[in-house]
Amino acid sequence: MLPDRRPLLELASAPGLGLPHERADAARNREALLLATQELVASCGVEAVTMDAVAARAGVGKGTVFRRFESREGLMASLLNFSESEWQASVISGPPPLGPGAEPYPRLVAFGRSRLESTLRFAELIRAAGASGTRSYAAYSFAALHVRMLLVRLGVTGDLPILTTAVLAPLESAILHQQVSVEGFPIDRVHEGWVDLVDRIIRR
Amino acid sequence: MLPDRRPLLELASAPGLGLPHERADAARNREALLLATQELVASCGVEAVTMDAVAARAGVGKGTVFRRFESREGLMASLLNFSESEWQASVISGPPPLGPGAEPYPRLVAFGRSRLESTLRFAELIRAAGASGTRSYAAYSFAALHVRMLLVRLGVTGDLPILTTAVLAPLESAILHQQVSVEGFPIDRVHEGWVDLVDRIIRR
DNA sequence: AGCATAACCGGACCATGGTCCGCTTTAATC
DNA sequence: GATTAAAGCGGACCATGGTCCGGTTATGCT
Repeated sequence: MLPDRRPLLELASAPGLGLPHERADAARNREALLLATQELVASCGVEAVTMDAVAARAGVGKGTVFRRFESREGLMASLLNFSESEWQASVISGPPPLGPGAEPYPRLVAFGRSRLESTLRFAELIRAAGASGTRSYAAYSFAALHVRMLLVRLGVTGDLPILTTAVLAPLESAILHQQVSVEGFPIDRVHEGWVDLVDRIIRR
Repeated sequence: MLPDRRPLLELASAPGLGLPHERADAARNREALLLATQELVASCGVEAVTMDAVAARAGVGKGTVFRRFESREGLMASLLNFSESEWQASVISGPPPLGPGAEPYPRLVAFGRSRLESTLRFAELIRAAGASGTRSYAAYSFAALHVRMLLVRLGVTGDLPILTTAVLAPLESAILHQQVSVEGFPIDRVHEGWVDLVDRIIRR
């Protein structure tokens, strides 16, 4: 992860908006904190990362960490957001069948598989990012928008927002954890079951 | 809640099992702690209840609370388990259409409505009971078993455990919270959407 | 009843998430 | 470049979840 270290997070320092232009030292600190968190997570696991350790490693005071990220959950959510942006990019502009260019149905199937794996890969981080283990609103609505668009293209009728939720819900971290880690279902089986669900919903 | 105060939790003091017969004072303390927690939750809200306060109100030391319930999450999970047992009873042996006696389809519809309301009512507690905001394994498998049985009676074919998950997932606390509290969907709409989902799954 | 043992109790103690406020740095303006 | 007001900074401080161990009490056996 983190291929280069420059443009870690440019949001919140939007160019022309009314926001009073974030100070340079603040931006540097944010970047250092995210980087430090990532390194600590990679080397010790999410659970073992303390806020003091993050602050120390980034070379800043503890107060700075909390001003930038609100809370431990907020920090983890920011890291998760960054880590997932790569995946989001491959959905938006990657090669088919996940990216644009494929027919809606295979694209939806590929989305399910990819999201399933992505959720499992970031399980620890998602959980630590809190808010009931759910992804942040931004991350959730990205997936929701995509699925909803595909459902429309597939000619599905009905209450689209609700149906979109029904498609996405079984791919949530908590549910997946239950099926894969607790019940021991193989990933392929979970994915096949999800495709079956989609088939029944779109009734092709 | 808590109609009478005697048989608060007799599990774990099973009669004949190999378990070495829980001591009387321990049982009394468990009961007092659960009661104290319930009162504090009722008067101050889940978030504001501290372990010290629970211990003080129950008239025991803090160590006792943690020995009995492992953690704050464990304590809340126990309270949730007790609170939900009334609901579980009405599913098992209450009047139709939720209880036995009704046809499978109306019973499933009633189950959805009831579970939806129950989940919303206990939302705070469910969240505080942790494990990613999911109910305890026992509570989850009760619902899963029930839904699965109804699906079988409805003649649904396919991977039943997975389909059961698909039916239950949109009724999880985190998803419901997103739809009702964040997006502002009315409960009736959520329930209707869920029934639509069930219709598509069982393809009656 | 008396005794031995194991379980239980409780409060002092620790770790960590989160807050606060006086000092420092930045950057816009003149 | 000097001035200044606002934003940023950091570490001391607090609250609370969680641990531990010496003393106490229930229980089973003789």
